[in-house]
Amino acid sequence: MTKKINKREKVEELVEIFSKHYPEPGTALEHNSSFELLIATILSAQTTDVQVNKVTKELFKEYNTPKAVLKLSQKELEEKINSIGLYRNKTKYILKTCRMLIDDFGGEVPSTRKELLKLAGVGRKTANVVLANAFYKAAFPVDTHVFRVSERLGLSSGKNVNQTEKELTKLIPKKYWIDFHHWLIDHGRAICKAQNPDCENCFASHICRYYQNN
DNA sequence: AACTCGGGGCA
DNA sequence: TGCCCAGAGTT
Repeated sequence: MTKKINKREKVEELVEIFSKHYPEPGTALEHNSSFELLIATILSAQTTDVQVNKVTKELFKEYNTPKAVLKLSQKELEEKINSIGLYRNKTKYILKTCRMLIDDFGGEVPSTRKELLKLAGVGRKTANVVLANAFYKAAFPVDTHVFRVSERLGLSSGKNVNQTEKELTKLIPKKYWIDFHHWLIDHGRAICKAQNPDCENCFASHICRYYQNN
């Protein structure tokens, strides 16, 4: 069975469905400050939030400011985070970013997209995570899962990532941003996979554009 | 536009 | 055991 509803109604229904099936997103990056969120998000590239939390739980006990992190050599920092992938690049980015925070931003995490993008290891997605979660600004983070799942569901046009960011930022009510982001990612991993999506076991297929067209 | 980093997840 | 990836930088 399929229903004809507009996008906003679809969002409301998805909130109902997702909150029931993914009651505890549980995959959020644990942090106690905008700085910790920034570092955790840089670490999260091509990795799960669960893996990142394992590493940052210990790291942030002592090293939760740019100044503190800069006490570590790259090798020392590598030893603390080398249980996740891409750690050589990530340690390099983090140390450079900490240096920039002190030299160029008064030791604080900047709150504009333009400034955040200057930091090492901070791209479109990381910048939006910080803007939305630390500064409550209009910026819906879009990664590969969010891009694919929202396009399939019919929430976004799927033209490109920049367009999808704009569309979801406008479409999804702000109070749902954090949860919705994680729901789309979890759903993209478990059900709405890039290859061979498991539509038979999908609880949103009745309002899914992709399912209706296939 | 293609290549690289990398341990973990999953078939 | 091999394939892919919850991004970003470099060439």
